[in-house]
Amino acid sequence: MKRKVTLKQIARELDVSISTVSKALRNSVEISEDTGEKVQAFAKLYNYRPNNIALSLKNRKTKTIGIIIPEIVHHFFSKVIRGIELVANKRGYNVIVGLSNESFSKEVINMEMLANGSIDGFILSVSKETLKLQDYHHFIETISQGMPIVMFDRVVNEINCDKVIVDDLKGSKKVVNKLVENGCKTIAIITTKDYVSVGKLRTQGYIEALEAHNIKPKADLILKVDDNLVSDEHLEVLEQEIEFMLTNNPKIDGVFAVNELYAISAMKVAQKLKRKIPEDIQVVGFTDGVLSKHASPSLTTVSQHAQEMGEKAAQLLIDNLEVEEEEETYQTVIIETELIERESTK
Amino acid sequence: MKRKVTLKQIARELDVSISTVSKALRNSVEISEDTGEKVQAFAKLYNYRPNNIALSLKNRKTKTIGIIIPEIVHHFFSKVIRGIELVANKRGYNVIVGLSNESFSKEVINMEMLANGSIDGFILSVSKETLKLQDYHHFIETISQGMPIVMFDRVVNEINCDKVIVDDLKGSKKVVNKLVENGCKTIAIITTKDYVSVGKLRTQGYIEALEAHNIKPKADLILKVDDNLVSDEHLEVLEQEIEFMLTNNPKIDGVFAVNELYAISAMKVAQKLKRKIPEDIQVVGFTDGVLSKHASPSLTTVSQHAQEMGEKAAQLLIDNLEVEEEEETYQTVIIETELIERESTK
DNA sequence: ACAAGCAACGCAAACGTTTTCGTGTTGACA
DNA sequence: TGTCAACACGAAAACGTTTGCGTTGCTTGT
Repeated sequence: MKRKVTLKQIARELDVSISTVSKALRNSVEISEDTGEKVQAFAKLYNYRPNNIALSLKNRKTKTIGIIIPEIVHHFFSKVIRGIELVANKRGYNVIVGLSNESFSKEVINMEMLANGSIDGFILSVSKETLKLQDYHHFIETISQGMPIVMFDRVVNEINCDKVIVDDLKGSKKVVNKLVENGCKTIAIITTKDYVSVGKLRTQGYIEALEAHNIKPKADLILKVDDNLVSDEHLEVLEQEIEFMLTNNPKIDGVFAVNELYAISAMKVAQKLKRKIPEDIQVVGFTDGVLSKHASPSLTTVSQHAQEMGEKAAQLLIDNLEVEEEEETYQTVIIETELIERESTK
Repeated sequence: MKRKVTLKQIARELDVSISTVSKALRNSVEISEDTGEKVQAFAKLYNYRPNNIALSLKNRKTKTIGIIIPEIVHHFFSKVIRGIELVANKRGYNVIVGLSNESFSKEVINMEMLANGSIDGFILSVSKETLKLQDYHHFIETISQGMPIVMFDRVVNEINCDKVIVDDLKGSKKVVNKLVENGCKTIAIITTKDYVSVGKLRTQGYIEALEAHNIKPKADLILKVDDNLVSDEHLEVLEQEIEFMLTNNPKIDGVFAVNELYAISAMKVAQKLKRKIPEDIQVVGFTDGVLSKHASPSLTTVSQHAQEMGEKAAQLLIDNLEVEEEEETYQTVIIETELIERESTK
């Protein structure tokens, strides 16, 4: 087992100084052609590669960006990661991921673990628990130490940093408009509790769009599901709640679900109740994942362009990292949504 | 913006030496109670945290493990990552991910990028292109430099390292046995080309299981799909091929698909051909993802226990990293598969 | 009173780089 | 022959830690 070769070893072997080797490898003019070639040849022979850690220490930058997300087994988040990795790699950066698992303390611990020199900046999506507790000290502290943060999707307005979000409001309106266009008279929404910012915004978009069409939103048609229902175990409870709403409001002919799982569940319940999709009920989801595409009928849904979000977030962060003067001006990039029409709508 | 405080700054501020500060913080007996408390208080006040990079350089270990996978937008792989991250975090390690995107060169580049000191060891699943080219020099080189590798799922036998695999052969036999038990007489398989090791093994298991039941495997019933068809664009081609097989072999009453997408496609085609599932045709997949659970009918499938694979891989790697004597003995851990019965079988 | 011993601290090396500056050797030129 | 520039290279600091060992100053015992 041959350990990695260092400058020192090359220097000793060739009977020159470390600095000479270093300069020779970087083609410094200070080095004679003779020694230059000798060193280069030797280095190539022993497959010399500079030690990243030493470089990081010296340059005080790691060329690594940290990602903190609530969950990785999730189409949206993994697609964002793919986007981040894509541009990060292209620009010579590595990506290190931490999972908060929607937990506040894991989010804090993970950030502290990475903030001590391991990375140059964060890209993150805030965990639900953090949103609920509204405790943002770890973000504030990180930023105040000079480490930039880019938030995506689930952001917190109080924090001053770059953000990449989807236009949830507009996206929701597109959905409602589409359903109204398609002749729906009674449109229900299946959404989350309000502290999840995106859920709140989508609900708001739904309400505003209805009002724009002179339809009065009815509380009966707004189903706010408890969050832990997203986890698969509570699927039955979710379906029961949906069934309750559908049977109690038989006139519902359009359903807007703020995520894929809710939409799929809605379709399942509707089919169980012998309502035909899209003839009797039209269903639209949010987030374009595998489920939407391969469900039967396939689901009309709002694409958030997750990969693009990741790419944009990485661009923002790296641009910020590589600019000389620290400008204290942050931007919020809005990624346009797109309504992908499939079989669950007319 | 207050930069991160270092030992040197504390030392200067308190008018003691750097070593005194360091020792005080580590509760060395060499330090008087007095200075000890003073330093600790100051450190806490300024929220001192040792710089990870400096520690890595000194200790020559980074407490970080590198993951290289072909694709992250994939239920199986993301679940493996979750497993890795779980035990890695528990044992004080971070996780840095690189995506090969099924490309040989990206796999090589990513590994080289990480191998220069950034990580202590690799956990990886080999890209398809690498398997096809059979060029394993980057693995060999990495290992020979003393950096341990754990391969999972898509492994290469020629390389001597720890491995975590699923018992594809046995898993496939379970499927065929189940279908035979359920009364199937003509069982088809939808699989990949042979160079994908897992595809090959599953095909082999299918054949062996059939023969064990005195059923002669027929070439007509073995559909080897070209790999790029897994990408969603070529979905139609995939469905055409399946339809071709199903119509040309109307007696098919059982289908074994080696991945989720193939299984879903098979169900879609079957339903289009007016065959009832599971009455006319029973379908079983491999890999327990979201699609299987939420398809209609929901899909009977073989669970690979992806998260467990990740956990096991991380354990192997970290155990290897933290053992004193480098033993040159590698193990291959086999994760048991489990047949999850749902609505697509009787 | 003086050596020994101990408590408390500082020095310096080490990890692997890069880079600034200093230094020695040449050669040319006056 | 003496001066100076150019050339080629080495020494050392720096990044932030940890740690073995040397060095103080003081207390203790005889």
